[in-house]
Amino acid sequence: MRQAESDLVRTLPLFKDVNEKHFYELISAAFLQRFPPGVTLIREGNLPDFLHIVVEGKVELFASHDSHETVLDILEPLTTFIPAAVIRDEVCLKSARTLAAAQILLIPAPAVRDVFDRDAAFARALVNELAVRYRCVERSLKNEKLRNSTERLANWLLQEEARQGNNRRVALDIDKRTLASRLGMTPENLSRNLAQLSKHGVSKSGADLAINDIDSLRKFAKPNSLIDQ
Amino acid sequence: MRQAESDLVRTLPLFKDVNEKHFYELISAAFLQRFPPGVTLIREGNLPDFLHIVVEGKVELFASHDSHETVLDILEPLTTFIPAAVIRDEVCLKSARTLAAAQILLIPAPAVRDVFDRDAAFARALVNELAVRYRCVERSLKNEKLRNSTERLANWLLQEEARQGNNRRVALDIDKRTLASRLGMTPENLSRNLAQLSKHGVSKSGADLAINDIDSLRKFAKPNSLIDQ
DNA sequence: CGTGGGGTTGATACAGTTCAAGATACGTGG
DNA sequence: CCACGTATCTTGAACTGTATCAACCCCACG
Repeated sequence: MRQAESDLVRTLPLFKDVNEKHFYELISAAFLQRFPPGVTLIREGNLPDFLHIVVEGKVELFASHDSHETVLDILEPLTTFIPAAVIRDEVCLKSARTLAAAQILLIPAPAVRDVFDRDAAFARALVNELAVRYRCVERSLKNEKLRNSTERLANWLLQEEARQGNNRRVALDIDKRTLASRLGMTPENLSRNLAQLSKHGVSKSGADLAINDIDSLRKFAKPNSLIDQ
Repeated sequence: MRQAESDLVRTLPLFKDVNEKHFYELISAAFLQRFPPGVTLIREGNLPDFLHIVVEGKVELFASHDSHETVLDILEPLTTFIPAAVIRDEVCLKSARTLAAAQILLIPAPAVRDVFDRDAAFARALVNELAVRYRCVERSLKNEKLRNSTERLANWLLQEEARQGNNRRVALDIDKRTLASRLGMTPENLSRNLAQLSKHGVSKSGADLAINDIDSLRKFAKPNSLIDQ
């Protein structure tokens, strides 16, 4: 890894307070690597070789069962993934693949466990990371169990609108089949649900969506800070 | 807390390797308390006052939204709950109530964060705990998204059968409305799904269930080590 | 012996999936 | 720059899964 890259990595929350020697130990064994879209990084059922961090691009977490596949989450920078499997050295429960071209930091799992045991600051940062990710999955489970598919879509729109700058527009930067799966519905249903939401002030304007009446959409979506965000 | 109790707590995985001074610090502020069934221990949206550990009995984790309620998990001894909220000092994302009479160890959140910062063994144990819980929620999410309600019930039966001693019987020790919600279905649907499973060798024998043809049930349920267990 | 809560059953309605066909967009090569 | 072929998305119709509402049953308990 080059100096500029290593300096960038040093600023990540996970490494900020780690002591110099331990940081070097982690980073000297690590790779910062670019991947084209569609590359499988992790396969569920395998033991994890690396702790992964999305530095750039998009990564999709997904899982398969009985010839069905579902998207569990879509990660953006700077998210850590499969921390639990790495720490416990147990098989990954989900697969990961790049959605867009991505840059991923790969830290060998043994180095992570090793430094984790000796560096309290790293341990704390990792716990924090783990806790954040844990709460994300909890929210997803609640989203699935407490809302129907149209409500999930409506709330996703509200979150995306905020994330993309509160300008009442949402660019669809992932393809619709992926989004549909992430939201727990079929692509056909996503189409129909979007059509449904025109009743609540959502319209298609070319490649992206416009929210013309955000109050109406909010009233329908019933956003909840204990599920969304 | 009495000496006998404190000795019991000392044997919990979370405290096993904590140094004596820190253990005392945690335990001297803690309560080991008995609760009757139906007592709400935690309300979602509140900041956590204590890290909880089920020492005896059953605790139900649930969440509400838009006048609907869903059971997220049912905890048995010796499970830690709301570790993520305690560590991050953020609002709880789920509520908890006793299902059966229960004994709960309550450790004040500030003490947990405090010792966590100074005791590496405790930090490691807590991370481990967090990682275990994290993986449970991941499994639940996959279960919800990749299976229909009859399959969820079938797999729950297989797991319970194993947990209750592999003797082809499953005692229903929680009421059916709670089980239904935990499995993501209505009580009516649980009834119908159970009836469905008679095709696969499941029968009711009084208060509990019998699995007469476990191979048939397995064939239908398609258990998956990356979802169940 | 009634009363009530939990459980079951039936009828119906709604949500969501599936399959098939059509529309639209997009990149490629002529 | 257009024509074509392929991807992706949309629409429609039929079907399956699940929820809802209402009636009924059953047993425990006063």
